[in-house]
Amino acid sequence: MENKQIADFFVRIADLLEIQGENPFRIRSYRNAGRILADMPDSLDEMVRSGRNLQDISGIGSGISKKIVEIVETGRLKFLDEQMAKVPSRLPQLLRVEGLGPKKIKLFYDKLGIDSLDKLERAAKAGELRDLDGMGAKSEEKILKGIQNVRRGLGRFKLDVGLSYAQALVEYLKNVKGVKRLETSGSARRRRETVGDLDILAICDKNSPIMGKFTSYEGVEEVIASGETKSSVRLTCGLQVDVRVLERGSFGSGLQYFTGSKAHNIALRSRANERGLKLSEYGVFEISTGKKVAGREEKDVYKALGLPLIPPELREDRGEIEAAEKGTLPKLIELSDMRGDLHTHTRASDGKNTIGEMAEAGKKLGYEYIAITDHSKAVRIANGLDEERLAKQLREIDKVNSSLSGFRVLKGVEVDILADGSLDLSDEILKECEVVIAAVHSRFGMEEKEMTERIICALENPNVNVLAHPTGRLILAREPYKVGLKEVIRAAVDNNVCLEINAHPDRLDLRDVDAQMAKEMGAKISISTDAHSKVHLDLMKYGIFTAGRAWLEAKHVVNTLALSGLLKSIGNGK
DNA sequence: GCCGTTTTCGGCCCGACTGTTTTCAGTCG
Repeated sequence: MENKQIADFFVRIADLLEIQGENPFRIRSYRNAGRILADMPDSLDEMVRSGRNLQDISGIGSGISKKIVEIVETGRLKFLDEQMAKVPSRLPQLLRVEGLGPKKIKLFYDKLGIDSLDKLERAAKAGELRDLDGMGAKSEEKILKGIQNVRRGLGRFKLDVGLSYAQALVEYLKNVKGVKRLETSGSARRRRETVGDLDILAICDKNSPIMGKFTSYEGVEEVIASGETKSSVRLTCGLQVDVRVLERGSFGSGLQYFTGSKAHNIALRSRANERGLKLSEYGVFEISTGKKVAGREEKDVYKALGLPLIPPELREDRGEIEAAEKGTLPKLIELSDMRGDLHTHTRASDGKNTIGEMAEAGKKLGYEYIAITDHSKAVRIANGLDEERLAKQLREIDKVNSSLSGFRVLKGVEVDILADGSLDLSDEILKECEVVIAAVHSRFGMEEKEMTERIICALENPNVNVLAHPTGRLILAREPYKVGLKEVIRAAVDNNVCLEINAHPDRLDLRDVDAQMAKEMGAKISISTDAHSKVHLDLMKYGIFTAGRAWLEAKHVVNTLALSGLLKSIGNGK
């Protein structure tokens, strides 16, 4: 069973216990476990079967580890069944309605028998909710809006989408009178692959009209809250945006606080408490005296807790606090470390530009090289190249190179891994290439064992240098295919094949935690854009974001190397 | 339910905003 599915058992338990008004800390443990397990790169299924001690995972104790074993061995969990029997089956869905929590849901059910979204909507429309304790006409209205949003399926947005809205808003707010500083925080600042909302922080003069300007921004569909220090709106696209005004003296602690993650902050606050300190968005305070000891700059906040500044990308409570304490934080890779792009397309297959145009664009970015890697013939819809057309393409690359100085176009191809694990082009022509990228573009529905063998078979071909988008997922659109990633990584290491972090914001594949695992297993990583036009070469930054979240340094990534080092490292002629 | 170089028991992050309230509970991040 997939980790994600196992994690879901615990999220559901948390929801069910919450509605029953259980101990909130117990609920947090389950919710926490759900988060940790969903993010884990190692297969729990495998860990259980090989008898590994699950309690080694921080946040997993004896209770939950027993439950994981039960889930893996039987596919079910008695405890979850018991909880489900106590709560009407559709009640947890109501938690998705904004502004509706467990207490209200329980109240509605106890008093009015409401156990579904439809019944809730009917009751709200009929004005039956307003007579209940703590309810009124306004709460009914809010609930109706919340129901609408659930039905519209609003959820998370891809990082590039979130960042573009954030940038537009910052540009707009920058020009408001009295605004001194603006900063985007939250998951966008941590560069998560998706963002649920935007948190924009501001410093401004006392009587700046920032909040009024913000809530009247043209893209605002609905004002959810508007106060002096916090306002919250929903844009027409469905994205929620919060703006918070902070005092100059607590901007650092505010930035720290609103950047999160929640789990990182909780861990940090516990650490503060251990040291007789209290951490909030207003600063770090001595508990005994109430004296403020930090808050102006983010690095001061960490310093007050005995830590160096932790990069936002790492703030997920995945060991970064311990690493900071020991002084072993990585020096994260930066965009300026990149010397080239190893995965690009031209008009020969489904790209928009010529070899020369791609080269020129790459050179402009300060690169030393790019590899042209068009599709192979199996990808008919992309006009993939057969041996003959590829041979012609390689000669054209030679021609382009002869007209360039200080820059090199590498001869490459993105060759399809066929269903049986063989490659779509002959070894003879692959030998002519300097960068052979292998990729799966078909038969995504295979069983895991079959898919794993298929990919490993391709990695064993001595001509293959890179495995492109190793899991095939499209963020928010397509689940990854089933594959034994650990075995694939091991085969990549054994055969000196690089694993790609595909930088396209639709893919980001390998994802952060998997890339981190690959690094730890000793795999080489490449970061490339899969550009289908010259403007796509700019997407490299998203790959760098993901690499940062994977704790990667420049030395782990092959295309930070100069040309000769690169060719040697990827084992050309291995 | 998890966790522990002060603890195997007794803690567990902290504050803003809303809508309903004359002092606060619920929800959110």
